[in-house]
Amino acid sequence: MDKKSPIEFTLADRDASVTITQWVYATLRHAVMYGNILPGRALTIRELAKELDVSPMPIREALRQLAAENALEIQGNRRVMVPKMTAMKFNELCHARMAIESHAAERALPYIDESRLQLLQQIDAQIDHTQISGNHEPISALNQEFHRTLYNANPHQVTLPLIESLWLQLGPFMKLASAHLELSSQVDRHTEALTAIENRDGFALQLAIKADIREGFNFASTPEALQRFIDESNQHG
Amino acid sequence: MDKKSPIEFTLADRDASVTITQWVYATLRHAVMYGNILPGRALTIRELAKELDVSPMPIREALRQLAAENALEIQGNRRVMVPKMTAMKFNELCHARMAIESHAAERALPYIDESRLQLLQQIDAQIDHTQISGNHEPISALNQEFHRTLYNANPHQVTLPLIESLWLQLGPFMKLASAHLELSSQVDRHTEALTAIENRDGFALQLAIKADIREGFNFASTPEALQRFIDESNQHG
DNA sequence: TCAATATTTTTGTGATCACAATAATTGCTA
DNA sequence: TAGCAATTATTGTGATCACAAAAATATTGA
Repeated sequence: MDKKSPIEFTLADRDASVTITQWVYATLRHAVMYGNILPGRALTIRELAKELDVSPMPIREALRQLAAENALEIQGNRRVMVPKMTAMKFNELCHARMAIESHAAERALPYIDESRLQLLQQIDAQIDHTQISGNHEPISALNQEFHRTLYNANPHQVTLPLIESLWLQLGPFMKLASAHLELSSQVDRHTEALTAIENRDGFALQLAIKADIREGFNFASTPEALQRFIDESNQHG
Repeated sequence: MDKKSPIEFTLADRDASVTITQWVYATLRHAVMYGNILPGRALTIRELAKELDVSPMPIREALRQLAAENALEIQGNRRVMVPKMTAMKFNELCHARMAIESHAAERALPYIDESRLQLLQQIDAQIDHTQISGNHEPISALNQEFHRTLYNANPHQVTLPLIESLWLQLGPFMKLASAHLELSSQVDRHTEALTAIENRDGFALQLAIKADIREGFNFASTPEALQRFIDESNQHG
């Protein structure tokens, strides 16, 4: 009866102060960010409404919001789906991350005080601790928290929403990647970043951030290998 | 009766293939981009619905979409408004534009062929021709078209939506700025960019783009002067 | 005269329905 | 049996309504 691949939703219970639309948005966003919806998967309003046990209206609003963030794609026929990845697009997203996040890090540096540095060190330690488990989602979430905490030190910061948009676009694919491939032996670039912060060295911080981002992506040795892997994963979906 | 400042909408007639929501979105977006809604102006669904002569539903969807792009701000009390500018935020937006757009330009360079170069030269000529009129909107629109045409040369381009988000955030303020201040004597950085493209010089292209962006913003000689001007314009709204 | 309270109005949210367009299915023909 | 046409089911869009929360206004007190 149901030919569509099921979606694993993490259903947090809804606080009374949060609107249904906001809750639906957070739920769908989480599913996209951590790759619980396969690329190419078509999403219909009524299906999601039944699945999340809400009326179609909040679904509509949340889908439109996510589409505006480039997390979802509205096709010509007005259908909504998780965008498919291509090798070239992946490459662009990776380089965009490096350019924007290194910039955000440098801009945040002057605002990082002792307490925030400790916070960053704490998150880094947590990542090391979790690394052993090998689960994609918690590691990815902690990694994001590290970057977010860094960029957010700048109280006038304007790039984080743009960065989150890039994360959302990479999310579904990274889940597939982490499932099919061994993570490359991680040199801990976060430590390098923390050292650069302590030294108030903006340039070194930029390099560390760029290296950190690049390392998350060099599981595919060559562009051709990457393309082969993408083709494979697109077939599965 | 009506205490709110009026909004000047440019009402294009709606093509049958375009949904009402899309048309409303385009109309509101245009108004924000070219500063026809004052920062701090509260927008209500019913007011806009009456103004644009549509039902509340398409307005809701368009507002949510624009809020997701950071063009509008949803406050805690669920009211929607055009965000107010601060000197620090303005500075951040300016530097974000320089970082992201110079990156986008460099990434586009390998894809710029002869026909696109001609297109860019054509737009540049149009800008020179329009410069005399002094009207904010057409110059700003042409300037955007120049940048868009440049970045879009890259067929795998992923940063333009992020760049447009920054433009949207600067739009309302730039209108105010252009109304109150003489535009600084423009050195034509577009010509420098075009020369860099002809020479296939990515670094020079980055410098030209950064200079072009910076020049649009250095009407306020000092940060303090900028802050004074912002405070003034916030009072008017 | 002005602050605090009570009332009225306006607002966003969410539910439901109608409708045209799209997609899926069925039935028919060669 | 495979390709095509007709039919049916499903979908997004947009309109309308009810309701509680919020804002604006009116009223009361000193």
